[in-house]
Amino acid sequence: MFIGGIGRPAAPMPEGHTLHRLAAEFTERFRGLPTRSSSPQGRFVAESLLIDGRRLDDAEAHGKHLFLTFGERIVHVHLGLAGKIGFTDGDPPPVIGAIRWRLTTEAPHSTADLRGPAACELLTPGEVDALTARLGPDPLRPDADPDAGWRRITRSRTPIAALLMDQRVAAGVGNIYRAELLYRHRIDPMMEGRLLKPGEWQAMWADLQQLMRHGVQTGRIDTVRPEHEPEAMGRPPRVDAHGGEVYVYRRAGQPCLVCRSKVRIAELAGRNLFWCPGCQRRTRRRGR
DNA sequence: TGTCCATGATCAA
DNA sequence: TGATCCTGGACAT
Repeated sequence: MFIGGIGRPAAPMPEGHTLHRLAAEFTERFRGLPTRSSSPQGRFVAESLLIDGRRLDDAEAHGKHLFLTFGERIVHVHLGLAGKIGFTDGDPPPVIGAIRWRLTTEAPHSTADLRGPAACELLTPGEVDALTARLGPDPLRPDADPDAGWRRITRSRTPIAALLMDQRVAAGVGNIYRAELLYRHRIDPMMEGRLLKPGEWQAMWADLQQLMRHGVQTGRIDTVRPEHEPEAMGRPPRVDAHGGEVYVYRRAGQPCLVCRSKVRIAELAGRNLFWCPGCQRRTRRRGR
């Protein structure tokens, strides 16, 4: 256990804010510089060779997808559940473990090592357009149109908790943000999407933007309001690898910070869902 | 040393 | 809905 920020940084949390942070770091380290590209693991070799020696023109994120542009060739990365990207200054570190793709600048060296991604592939600009067209609005992007998400929510009988995990509704939202967002807005996760009011979605969207921007700045998902922070409540800070201060995510069985009800957990569409039955009462699905 | 689980998503049925 | 993929950390044995 690392305490007080000593030791390795917390593991990346691949919700949307993580990818935006990574895009910024690629930009800072590599943009405009000639790079060397390799695939030590051997699963991206041919594609990697086409990149080798080129300059990085642009790095950007859309939802949980990362796009690195080298002229007309674009590397698309999706970290999935297990993917990680580690950056190193100085000499490239020895290759240990399964590195799918390594990108390095000339001296002074800067290296990015990608492991365990769900996707690492070379796309054309047209293919990138097709991919992003399938994504909903990303709260971290200035071009995002929350109405596109709303149109899917308002006509759906699917539980709002499941809709929030749908990348066509809000690209970049993952299991932590969805649980915390529903908590902050006191919404029963099983409420049908069509029962959400327009004003509620507006408020949730604005909140998501704020929470995720904080995530980009800090690399953490912190969702508790000032009055519920550890210092304000006189409680110990959260010290697990996930790092952030949250209301319900992975707090099953513990008392709600606000009403003391036991935080609940259930499986929904194959993912763990956390919520407070005391605070989140708006509005249970009819017939239950 | 082995098993399970995770901040994700796709595919087949 | 269930199986599957990826890696690594936590935990059990």
